[in-house]
Amino acid sequence: MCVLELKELYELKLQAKEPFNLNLTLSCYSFNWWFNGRAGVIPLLEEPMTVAVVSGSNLEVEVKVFGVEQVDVEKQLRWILGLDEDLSDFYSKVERDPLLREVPKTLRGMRMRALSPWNALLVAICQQNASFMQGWRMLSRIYKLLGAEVNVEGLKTIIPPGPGKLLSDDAKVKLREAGAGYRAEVIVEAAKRAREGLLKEASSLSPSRAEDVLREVKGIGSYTARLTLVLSMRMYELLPLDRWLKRLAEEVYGVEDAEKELKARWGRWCGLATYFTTVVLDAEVISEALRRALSGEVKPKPYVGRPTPLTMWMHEWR
DNA sequence: GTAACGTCAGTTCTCTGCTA
DNA sequence: TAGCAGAGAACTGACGTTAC
Repeated sequence: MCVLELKELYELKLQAKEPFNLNLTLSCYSFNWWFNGRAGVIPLLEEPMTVAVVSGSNLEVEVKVFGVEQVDVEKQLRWILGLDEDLSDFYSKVERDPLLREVPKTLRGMRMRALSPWNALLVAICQQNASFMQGWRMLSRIYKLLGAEVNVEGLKTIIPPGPGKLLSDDAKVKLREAGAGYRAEVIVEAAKRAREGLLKEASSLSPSRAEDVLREVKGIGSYTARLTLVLSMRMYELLPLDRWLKRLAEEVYGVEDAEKELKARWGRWCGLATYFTTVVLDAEVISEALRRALSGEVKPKPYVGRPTPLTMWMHEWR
């Protein structure tokens, strides 16, 4: 893989709506080529390649833009980092929740870092039929095999492959090599549809219609569609309910209908609440997640060799 | 070291039961 | 009888554990 050098274009500073925690926002679900403990790399555009390096304090976010100038960098970054998001209603909804009560305390100010729609779809497909570890290992291999390696300020990073790259002749072979298995077909089909404007179309629709549009792709069901829309478009009212969350909700809340219960509890914050549930329980396998949730251990743990959503960046992905 | 097996989890397909 | 919705089985691939 050849390494691209990107030229610095300009700097800017951004203010966030308080409370805001930059470190937590950048570290969550970040590989070590996106966050190094001090600064985060945020891909803004695949073609022409444009990247932002983000650092600073919780009061002021310092940004350096690299690559090719484009309009609306500030608007895009504010969206990606959720700088204007007001989570006060979410915090009051979950402050007594047995699963999420730690979020307004331990994770106060942390926002969900939004992904590009295509990258979110790629993430969601890799999470199908896979444990947390399996899904993220698969994704890291796909990035390494098909992404673009880039140097910014001496920081080596990987820009995720766009749909075009997934339609190249050798893409399916590399996806199989990355351990994607049957998902390779789904990813290629999704890339085709993305090139035809599927994701742009979804972004202009209501959440339920957007979900229907994504589900037209063979291999994409409600979980994958909803997760994509939550991660990229902040359609938080959607609930990406997988077996893990279903089982957890049934046991912790003592109910038979997890979806009904979660919608009643979390309301318009279902998608964000799902994201934070994986964070507070360190995306443990269901048996351990259940044990922890039922014994009240709902605070994320430090890194002890096994990567978690908050410590993925400390892990060496192979 | 390797094969066999169980587990995990989302999608797809098939079957069953209900309604008009 | 046809159409629909929901439930459940089958399928998929990776990974961990166990037995040999």
